[in-house]
Amino acid sequence: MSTQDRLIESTRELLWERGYVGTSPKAIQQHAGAGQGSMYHHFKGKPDLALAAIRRTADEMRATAEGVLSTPGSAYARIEAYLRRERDVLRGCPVGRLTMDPDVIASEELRAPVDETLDWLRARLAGIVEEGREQGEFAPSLDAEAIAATIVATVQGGYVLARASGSPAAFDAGVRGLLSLLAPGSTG
Amino acid sequence: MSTQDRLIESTRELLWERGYVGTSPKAIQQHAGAGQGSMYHHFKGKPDLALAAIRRTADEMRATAEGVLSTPGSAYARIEAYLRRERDVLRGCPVGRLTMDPDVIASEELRAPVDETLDWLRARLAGIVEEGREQGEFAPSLDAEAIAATIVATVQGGYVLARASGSPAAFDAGVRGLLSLLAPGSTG
DNA sequence: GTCTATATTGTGATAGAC
DNA sequence: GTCTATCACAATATAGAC
Repeated sequence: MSTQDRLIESTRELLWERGYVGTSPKAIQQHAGAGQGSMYHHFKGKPDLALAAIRRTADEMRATAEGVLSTPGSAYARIEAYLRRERDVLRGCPVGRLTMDPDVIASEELRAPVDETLDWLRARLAGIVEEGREQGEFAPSLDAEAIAATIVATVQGGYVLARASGSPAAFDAGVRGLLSLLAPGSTG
Repeated sequence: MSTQDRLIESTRELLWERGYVGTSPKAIQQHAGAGQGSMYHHFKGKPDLALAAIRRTADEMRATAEGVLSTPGSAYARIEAYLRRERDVLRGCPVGRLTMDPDVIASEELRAPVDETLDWLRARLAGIVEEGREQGEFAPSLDAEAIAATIVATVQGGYVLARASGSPAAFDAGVRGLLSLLAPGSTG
């Protein structure tokens, strides 16, 4: 792995762990085993390096989600697979956590990949929900876009509950509750 | 308002805006119009002051939620009132956002009020859901604890989606989706 | 209780040698 | 491409005068 790559990977790790504000160039360099000079040779500065790291993390998250959502099966089954997929719950979402970073939100450039990824996920889920609705799997009255937002929010909020309590249990409970409400033939 | 109080209130504002890692003692002092000496006279340091601020914010959040949840009406109506209550959506949840702060999560003392508040909220909502279930408002098969976790997660995750997109629309969509799934007599 | 002075370490970056 | 030196400023305090 090139020094440039190690810098990006180290930044991804630290952004996930400590966020943008809590991650210093020095910490990145030490984690990557690179000197100041290397970092500033390959990147204009902290925001530039962070942008490369965020883009890579966002791409990876999208690919992972697509991998689960594009499996064969009913709409409900695919949504369940997405919700129950293995996760490092206590670490939280490497993309979603950036929304709590004031400097990321203040920067159009840094916020863009975060916004685009979550927006893509919502749209992808909305399509699946809509498919399920058309197939008679869900009630005809159901609003696919709204349900998709609920699904993504339950996951993102599940991380919050899990991290607050120091246990993945609350995340799992939130997912279980949502699935019980979505279950075909369920009355709540 | 005493200097001590101004320090706490300033810390609350800054913790909400920038988180623990992003908030410096100097910024707090300037916001409060107090000198270094005052701050270190009233508080042992940044963690001590942050603890006072977090406790106050947590207490306030609990009181606000209880105010909405203790109104008369059906279980569904109270849950809807909670979900639709006026919020400064783009600012996010002043308690929930702290779960993304590495230094808060790393400290038993600082995490405790966050955990207790979200845990109280889940339990309070679970009680209301259970009431609704017993009254025949919801399906008998419904798991009150799980649904409560879903409700809190939808709110916390709604903030994430809203901040990512720079608009409250996604928060509102998530809430709408959840309410449509919970609606008495709904089939989804 | 509040103020100013001082100290140590970290942050984020530039300059220029190798 | 990588390294070390250097820099101005911020973070987080302590000390002691007032």
